[in-house]
Amino acid sequence: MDIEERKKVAAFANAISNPVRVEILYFLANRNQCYFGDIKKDLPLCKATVSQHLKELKKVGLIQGEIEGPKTKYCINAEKWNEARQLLDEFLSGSNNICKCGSH
Amino acid sequence: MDIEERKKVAAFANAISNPVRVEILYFLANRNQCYFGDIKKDLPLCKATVSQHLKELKKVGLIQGEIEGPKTKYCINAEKWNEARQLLDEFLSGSNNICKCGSH
DNA sequence: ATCATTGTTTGTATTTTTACGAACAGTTGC
DNA sequence: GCAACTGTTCGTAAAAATACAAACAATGAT
Repeated sequence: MDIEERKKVAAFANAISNPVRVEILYFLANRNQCYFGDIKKDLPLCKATVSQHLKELKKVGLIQGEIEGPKTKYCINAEKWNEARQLLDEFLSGSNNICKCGSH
Repeated sequence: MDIEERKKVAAFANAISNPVRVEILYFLANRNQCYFGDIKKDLPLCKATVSQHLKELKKVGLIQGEIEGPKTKYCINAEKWNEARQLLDEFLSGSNNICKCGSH
């Protein structure tokens, strides 16, 4: 795994590093489509903050949004989602080392 | 996956969310033991900053350190490492949804 | 056209993260 | 003891992340 891939690992992990965003992703992963309002209802935060988190998830590509009438429909971007899964798995598969330190 | 596990997902992801920490983990994952000085040599940062990152990785349990003479030996904590791997994989396995949004 | 509904964007305050130098602490060798 | 080496901790500055209210924009209904 080269340096560029490792940077992607950090970027994907960064998207998942916030409990709110984990909740959003979990929510989206368990329905195949939903509106902003549904996501917002699930969270104890104001709409601006929710929108901000969604924007960040969109930025790394893990989700995508589509304007539908007056509402916005969000869902997981399967392609990026799988890329993240594969990258993180590859990264975390990288250690078959037996630890030589004490304090177990 | 319950809320507590999802919080752990966020916590592990948070440890991996920084490029420097990814480099440290990658470095450690590819040797089975090494000293603070070796890690520091690999990074363009002052020792205080490196120490800080190591402290954070130790806090979530992904690595462990052991004082050995005047040096400190660090290595991956295999148990936590595997827990992180399993949790993240489970989380990212959670979406078999076909996206219903456009803009592909 | 006007109004209510749905989200986004902007401005801002607070907190957290990241990085550094300096001070400190422990170990080894003289 | 004292000096050299290895890391950690402390204090602090700068940047980024998080959250909110208010303003804004777009659509749909009346």
